[in-house]
Amino acid sequence: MKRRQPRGNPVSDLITQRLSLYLRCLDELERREVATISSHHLAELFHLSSAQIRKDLATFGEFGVRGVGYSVADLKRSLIHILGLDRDLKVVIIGAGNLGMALADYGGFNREGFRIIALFDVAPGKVGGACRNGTPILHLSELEKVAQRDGVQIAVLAVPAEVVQSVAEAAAAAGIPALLNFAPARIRIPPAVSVRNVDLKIQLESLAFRLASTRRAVPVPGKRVRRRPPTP
Amino acid sequence: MKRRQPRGNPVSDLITQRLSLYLRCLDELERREVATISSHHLAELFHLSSAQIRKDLATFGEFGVRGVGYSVADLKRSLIHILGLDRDLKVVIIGAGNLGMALADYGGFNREGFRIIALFDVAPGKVGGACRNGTPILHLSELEKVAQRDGVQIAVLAVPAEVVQSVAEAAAAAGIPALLNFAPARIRIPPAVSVRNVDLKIQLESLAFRLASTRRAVPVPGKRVRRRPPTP
DNA sequence: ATGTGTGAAGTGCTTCACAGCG
DNA sequence: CGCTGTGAAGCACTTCACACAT
Repeated sequence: MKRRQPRGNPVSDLITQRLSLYLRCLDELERREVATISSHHLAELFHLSSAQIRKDLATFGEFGVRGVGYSVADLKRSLIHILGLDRDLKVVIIGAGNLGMALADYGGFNREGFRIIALFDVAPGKVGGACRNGTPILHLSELEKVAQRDGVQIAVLAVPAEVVQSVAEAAAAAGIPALLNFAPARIRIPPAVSVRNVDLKIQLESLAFRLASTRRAVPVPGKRVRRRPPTP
Repeated sequence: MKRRQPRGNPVSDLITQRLSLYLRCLDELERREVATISSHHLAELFHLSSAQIRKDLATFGEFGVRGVGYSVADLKRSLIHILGLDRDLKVVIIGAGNLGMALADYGGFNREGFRIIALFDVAPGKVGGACRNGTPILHLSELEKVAQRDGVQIAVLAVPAEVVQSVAEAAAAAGIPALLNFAPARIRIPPAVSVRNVDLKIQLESLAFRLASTRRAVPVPGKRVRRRPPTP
């Protein structure tokens, strides 16, 4: 019995993010021309947990062969299908400032499965132009038209925090079902729209905490640092 | 009894990331000239959980007044201290490509508490130059010297995945104790160095999963969408 | 023999609900 | 009274360990 759908309960984000990670590992293995791999070996190579790999995959079906392991090519194909990367997803970037432009040009963004079709802004000096790789910059008022016409699935929000709520609402009104928000602000939107936040400020500030607390905790030079056991 | 240190156990990242979020909310309240706020009211305004706010704060001490709530100004000051934002943190960005340059110019990055002192790269066409706001681009071979001289605390890694491991090791060898990694690859480094990953590929791919699974789950047009109750 | 798939145990995070203080 | 701070309960995620398939 090979289910490709999760049983009934919704799949946690932690699992889907790890699936993406596993897919990356399989890419690497394919590059190394490895045909078959066990969860143990995979875990060892990429510093993951073998039990977790098996559990995560088991959410979606049975992909392994007992006594052998997983076929790299098959599992990769399955993960691509599960993640919905076997059809191109149309992406727009809203906000053609430093960050938006950088994301549009960023190689890793235009990867297999995602296609950035336009940037949007309202500044007269930007609208009508294009970024380095030729992606056009359109006026935000055209968002709905473009979104409907091209079936845009993801909007990347690279605008200042003050306007991100209204921009998110515009994207939702245009029928775009998923948002990737880079502004340092939480947006509120009906739950039918998926939102993911990439909040640099929070990342930096929580790193600052780690720094502050190790400064507080280890002020004595030469103090023994607890070693982590060798990946038990 | 007002402890500012956590009891004994290490503080989870989830808590510190929320502290940063609370700090942002307090900024907003201060702008609105609110002097005092209860955990309930705070939770309602910003869509958080009041019990969680109290628990999170209780990790570090007693900051509230029973029957009243929290002083916005006092709590803000306490959070800034706990997060270690009351001293400037020196930041370097390694990789002066699209992303690195954008981050260097990005306003929200140069915020209170963080100062970007240099970018590093190895491309002859970039080294010796500067980004728009004047931050210089230095050769990577100077990293250790600069890190030691200026007491750099955070390195932002904005380099391709293929080289991020070696760059991370160089940063660690230069004595930089915290890394913010933008490359789509996990880095391995001794646990004395704090690492945080901002992995756009994983974020995008897990959004793709959400899209694929709602497409699978709701193929019937006109199907009733479950409404969330009005924040009970 | 080998390694998956999975119930059960373990761990950690969140929410509840209330004692106690102002 | 109102609200904090906090044990206890509830829930979610991870790890263990082994039956079973090949």
